[in-house]
Amino acid sequence: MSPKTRNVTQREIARIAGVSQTTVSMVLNDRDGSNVRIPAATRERVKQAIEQSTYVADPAARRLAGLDNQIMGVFTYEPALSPESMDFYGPLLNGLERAAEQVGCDLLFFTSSPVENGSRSLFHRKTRLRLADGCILLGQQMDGDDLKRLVDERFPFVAVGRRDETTAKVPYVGIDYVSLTAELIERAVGLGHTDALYVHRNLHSPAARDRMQQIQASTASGGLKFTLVVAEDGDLTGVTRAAEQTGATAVFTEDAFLAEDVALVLGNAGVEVPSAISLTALAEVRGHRVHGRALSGFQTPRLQVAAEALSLLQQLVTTRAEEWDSLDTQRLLQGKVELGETLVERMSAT
Amino acid sequence: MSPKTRNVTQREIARIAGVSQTTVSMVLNDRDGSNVRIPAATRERVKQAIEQSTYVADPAARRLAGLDNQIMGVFTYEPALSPESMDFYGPLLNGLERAAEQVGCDLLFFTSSPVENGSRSLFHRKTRLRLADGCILLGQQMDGDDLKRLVDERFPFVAVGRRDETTAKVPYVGIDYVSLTAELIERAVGLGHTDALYVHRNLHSPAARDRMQQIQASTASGGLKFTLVVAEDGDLTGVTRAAEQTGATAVFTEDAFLAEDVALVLGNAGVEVPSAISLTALAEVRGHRVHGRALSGFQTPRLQVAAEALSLLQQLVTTRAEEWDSLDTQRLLQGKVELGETLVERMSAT
DNA sequence: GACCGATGATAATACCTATTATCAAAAGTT
DNA sequence: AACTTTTGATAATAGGTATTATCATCGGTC
Repeated sequence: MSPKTRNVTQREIARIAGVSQTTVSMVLNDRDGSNVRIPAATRERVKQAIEQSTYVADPAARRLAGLDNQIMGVFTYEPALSPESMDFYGPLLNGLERAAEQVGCDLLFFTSSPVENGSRSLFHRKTRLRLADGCILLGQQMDGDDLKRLVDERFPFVAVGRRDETTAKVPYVGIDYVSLTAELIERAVGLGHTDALYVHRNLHSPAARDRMQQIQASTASGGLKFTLVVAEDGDLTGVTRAAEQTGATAVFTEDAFLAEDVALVLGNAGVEVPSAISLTALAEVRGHRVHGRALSGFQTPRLQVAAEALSLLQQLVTTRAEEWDSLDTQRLLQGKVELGETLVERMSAT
Repeated sequence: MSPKTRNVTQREIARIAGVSQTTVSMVLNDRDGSNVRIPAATRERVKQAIEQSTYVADPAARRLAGLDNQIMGVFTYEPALSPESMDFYGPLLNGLERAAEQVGCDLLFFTSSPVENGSRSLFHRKTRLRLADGCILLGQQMDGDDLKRLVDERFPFVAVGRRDETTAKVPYVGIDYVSLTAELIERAVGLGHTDALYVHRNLHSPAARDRMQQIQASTASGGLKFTLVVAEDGDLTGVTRAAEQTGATAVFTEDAFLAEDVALVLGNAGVEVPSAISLTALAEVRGHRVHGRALSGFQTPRLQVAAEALSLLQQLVTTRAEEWDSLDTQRLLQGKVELGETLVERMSAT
């Protein structure tokens, strides 16, 4: 049990200033109306007493009284602060921290959530979710049930990454992968490519679907013709074979790491990247290089995504739930195509 | 204002199970004694009702009632999640996250603290400090007044990094830089060095003092003779000059970045590292290389430091303040010397 | 001088959980 | 039968803040 050192309370201030606890509360919140009036003199006296003391409002009591606390929860479906996840979470967390400092709110990381069948669960018997005014959800693999329950309970939250649950309108801030993917395919066509591979992880997130959809749309409309290759457990043996069979001159991958792996496999098979086969990731590529060349792909504004998510969350928190519909709660931010050096003109001859 | 969606409370459960709120609380906490007794039948009925519902205890109410909540505060004197600070904070945060997950507690980052004259302030009018059971303090430049006030108020906290305030006994978990520094100097002596430079940032943290003390002890006792060089605002012009004047054959620096900078400056002046001058950092060197060689220095167990800090904090939280004295609240962990490749045998001739 | 509006301040209450004190009924004792 | 003990459960309260309802007083008005 916590030792409980007694702290300065409004009651204490009231005693010193010779007023009631109610008056102290009123002064602190600058309340003044027809029903409650406090003359400047009294007001000043109370403020003095507060100034002299080390009084700070007890957040728990505020919360219990139904007020906001400027505390935002952060829930990640995987550990967020490990070196491995830094590549993905790093910019997001950085953006969150900066935005939080800006608007003056604290961040409560729900690190305690027990891991059940692979991913953390948001709702459990001892969840401290309610201590936060709202919550940011991060992670590749969100749980649809969690999202639905949050919506049902009218708990303010924002998912990072596009969501398309049909059971509930989930607030999110994501990146527009559709137009980015389309644009990169366009570029490849412009560079003379006609056949390509798409190496993916067979994920089911909306962002993954977005990319896949564009891939298939391109194939169907006679743009760039794609052949799909699933990378299972890092097994990329299929890539070389598929490239030979289809005569593909470009490989698109779902993320930058996959691209690096593919480059390795192709290199081992004697296929040079990018002179023989172009390589492009449909994801953030900053800092990724293959054979010393900057990888082609996207630049995604993840810092802004985080900031925007926190901003939206604050809007939700300060808006009555009935009026949430009038807010723009589903936002897509535009990224930029990073040309890089691994998507190049198609070899002239075969 | 927060929308305040009504949640399932003990009262609600009580109504369903046809008992009083008190009984529900008793069942939840497995209370049973001479004063309060609940037969298995009733107990079961209540548990059923809870199981059926989505009840979770309101952490704010728990807190207000003086109970612990398994929430630990994390306070950093500088932004912790930015790419620049990751080198220092990264392993600590990673260790914290892992330990927190282990013991089942959440982490509240006080990102809101306004920046006053350079560093964040822990105590301000709207601090949410009290929401946490205890607090971990991170940062190079801690504020002595903050520490004193925490001790005075009997608020459970642990500083990461050795502290030596005389005004209060500050609980900390740090790394033993004294013996590490001594050992590295010993090595240098063993490799034939007699004169060296110590390039430092003129910091005043206890860890900085520890190193400096060993430097001076060595000089005084006729071991390795050091000349001090202060690196101000990255101005390292003094290093080359000092090396020439003193005939130093080894340079020690306060941290790895400083070592990299020194290597650059020496290189520009035509002095080869390490063949002409050995280079050693009195700090963590993992991942740092100069001229392709692994930098000599320390390996510090920062993951363990974080885990140990959280563990100590939990002990403090669960122990009555009067008995804190009986705990081992000041802990130093041992690091390892990383020989590296930049501290080498002294040139035979001059 | 009786009524009225305005003024300054407070008592009471809600929020939710944990604990302490209290109570009614049943069971056991002499 | 009168008394005590045990059993099962609850009322009351603390904890700190914000809000609503209430109250006492004063100055003015006819």
